[in-house]
Amino acid sequence: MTKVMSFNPHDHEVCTASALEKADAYCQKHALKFTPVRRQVLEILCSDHKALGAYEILKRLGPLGFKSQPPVVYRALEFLVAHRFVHKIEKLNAYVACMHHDTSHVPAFLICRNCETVAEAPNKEPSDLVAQIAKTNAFTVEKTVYEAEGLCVNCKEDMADDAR
Amino acid sequence: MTKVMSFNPHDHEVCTASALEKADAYCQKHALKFTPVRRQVLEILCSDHKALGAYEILKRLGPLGFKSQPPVVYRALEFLVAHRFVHKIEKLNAYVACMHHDTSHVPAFLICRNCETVAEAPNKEPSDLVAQIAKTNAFTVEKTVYEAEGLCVNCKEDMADDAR
DNA sequence: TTGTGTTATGTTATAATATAACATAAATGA
DNA sequence: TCATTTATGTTATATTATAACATAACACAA
Repeated sequence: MTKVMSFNPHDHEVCTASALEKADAYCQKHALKFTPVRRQVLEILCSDHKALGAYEILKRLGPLGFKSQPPVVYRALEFLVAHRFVHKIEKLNAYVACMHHDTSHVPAFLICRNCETVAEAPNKEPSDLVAQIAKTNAFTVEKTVYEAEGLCVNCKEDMADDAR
Repeated sequence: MTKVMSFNPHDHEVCTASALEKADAYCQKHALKFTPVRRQVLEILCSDHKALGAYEILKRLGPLGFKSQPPVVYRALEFLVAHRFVHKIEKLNAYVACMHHDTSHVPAFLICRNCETVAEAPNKEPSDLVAQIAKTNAFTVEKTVYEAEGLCVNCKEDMADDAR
């Protein structure tokens, strides 16, 4: 079973560069316009494995010379979510860069309530149980939200240290 | 595999009465105060298997003689959610009455995007895959959100009819 | 290369969801 | 009875998201 990047030390520059590169390539291939705002929003979201709210992103766009009215960021997010470069974390009303854009996947997230890091689980299948219940009830599943909130290793260790 | 009530015809009076009765009993047993507002909010949510927004609930409280400022309903919802009489549907920022209060369960929902009916799946276990990923990453899961959006049988049939 | 449709952005205003902060009242229990 | 806690009342405001309409850039056929 794979370890997720988010909770483990890794060269983050690489992981940002790769996400942007992949988005570039994908947009080229599918004749999508990866405009400056869209690119910049994705870059901001890539800057850390945290979920950012729309208004936080908006704040960061300003200094970079972008116009900062809400629709600007919501439109960019709409594009990025539609093409799966970004996922919305419903529980937080916030957004994270997708870590598995190349592979088809059922998005599922582990959210640390302490450090707010969000890890996207490399989840290929929907939950058996829910899939079966949907089938029994002739319910057609179109989208799923799977979010688990809790404590990541690092925060657990920090808390143990503090207790001493 | 069980069929969920929500998408199937059933005596809804019974299902409301039973939910209220169970809540009554549970509160008595655990020395919780099932005050008039709390009861009324639960009753409103029981009135149908749909998720209602806080402000929709607020609107319905008014005519019943309750003071209708947002904190009133948010506090009642906080109580009801804390004690699991009600679940929040994060995807919709809305609330539904719990259908399985007596049995311990991992809440999971099927949400019809057409008729907005929400069915709570009788789901006992968290998803194997996510549980395993959490374990591998030493992540402690405290809460989970599982929401599947799609089309229920009834709406699918209606659409097929319309197409004729 | 000009016109025409389409897609993206700019801008103002406002809708919808949620909470902070402080006051009063009701219930609980030494 | 008094002190403490828990619940409710009330005002104001924070946060998240979208409607609606204007302009610009782009794509591509005539």
